[in-house]
Amino acid sequence: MSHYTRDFEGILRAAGYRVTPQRIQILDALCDEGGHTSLAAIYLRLQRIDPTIDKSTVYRALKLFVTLGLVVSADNGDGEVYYEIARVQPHHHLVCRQCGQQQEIDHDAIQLMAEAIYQQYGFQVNTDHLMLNGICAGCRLPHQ
Amino acid sequence: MSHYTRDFEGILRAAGYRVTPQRIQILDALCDEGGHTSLAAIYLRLQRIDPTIDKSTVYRALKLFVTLGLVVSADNGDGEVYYEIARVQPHHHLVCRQCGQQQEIDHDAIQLMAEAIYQQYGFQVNTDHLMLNGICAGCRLPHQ
DNA sequence: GTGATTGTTGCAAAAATTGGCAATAAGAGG
DNA sequence: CCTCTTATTGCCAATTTTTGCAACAATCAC
Ligand SMILES: [Mn+2]
Ligand SMILES: [Mn+2]
Ligand SMILES: [Zn+2]
Ligand SMILES: [Zn+2]
Repeated sequence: MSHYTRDFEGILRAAGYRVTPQRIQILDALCDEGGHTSLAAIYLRLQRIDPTIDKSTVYRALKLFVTLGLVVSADNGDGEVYYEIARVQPHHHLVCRQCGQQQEIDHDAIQLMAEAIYQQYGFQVNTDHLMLNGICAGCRLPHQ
Repeated sequence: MSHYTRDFEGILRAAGYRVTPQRIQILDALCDEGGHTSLAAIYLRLQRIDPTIDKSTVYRALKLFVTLGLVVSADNGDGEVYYEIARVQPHHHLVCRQCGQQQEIDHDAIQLMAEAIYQQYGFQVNTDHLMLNGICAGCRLPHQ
């Protein structure tokens, strides 16, 4: 509860939702883990703190947080969905089709695309957390 | 089997997979539906043609097709995953956060981004089927 | 603080998705 | 056409995710 970068409780209340210990603990878990965290990992961690918390509560909380924009989700393609506290400045990822390596990129990198789409379609792209597939520099060049 | 734009059977065989009536029927269903089609819709359709086909077969076939690039998948955010025959020229979608409307855009629209990322990171973006969130023209301007 | 209101939780059941496995059948070779 | 190999299927069970609902508790008004 000390490491929040935003007023999560205020956002929840402003949207008509209640601040419960379960939700706080889930946000705490996400903050502590830092990077991409699976639901299973969050649940496992909560088990130690409070074994009465139910898995369905975690499912529901994560879904709510994503809807409210407090959390972003990611689907690597490896079947598991990951969650992460939404930063003030969004970021995205490059995922190599060959080696699977992931690389984080800044939101700026997609601004050109957003502008081009706005010009052409009048649509204001405002994407949270893209996973862009492709071939990384290492895999593109044959290792000689 | 007549409306295929690509030699699906050849691609399957070349990759060491077999061409089975189940896989053919699933591809047929995707071709006929045309747009984004859910697994449930495909399964329902197959039921009428051949009630012995199992749902797990559909799951496995769709996963395989996506891996081979014959089919692209999409996650609107509404919880259901959609599938669609991969076209020769990829396309993407703009999804309005407000009204939920979807708009198709051409692959060209993201080429600028791909180039920028290549310049900056050496990563060759080669994305199939993006779902870009944002605000559509209709929702951005107050309806007067 | 007390009580009323109503969003939230844990539980259990339902539904969706995945995985193991023996029977089947596609594809290759003769 | 027949035989062999082995990928694939349907079936079933395991696992994961969603949903309905009564008990609970966060919030608000007083
Ligand atoms: Mn991320
Ligand atoms: Mn599409
Ligand atoms: Zn790579
Ligand atoms: Zn809209």
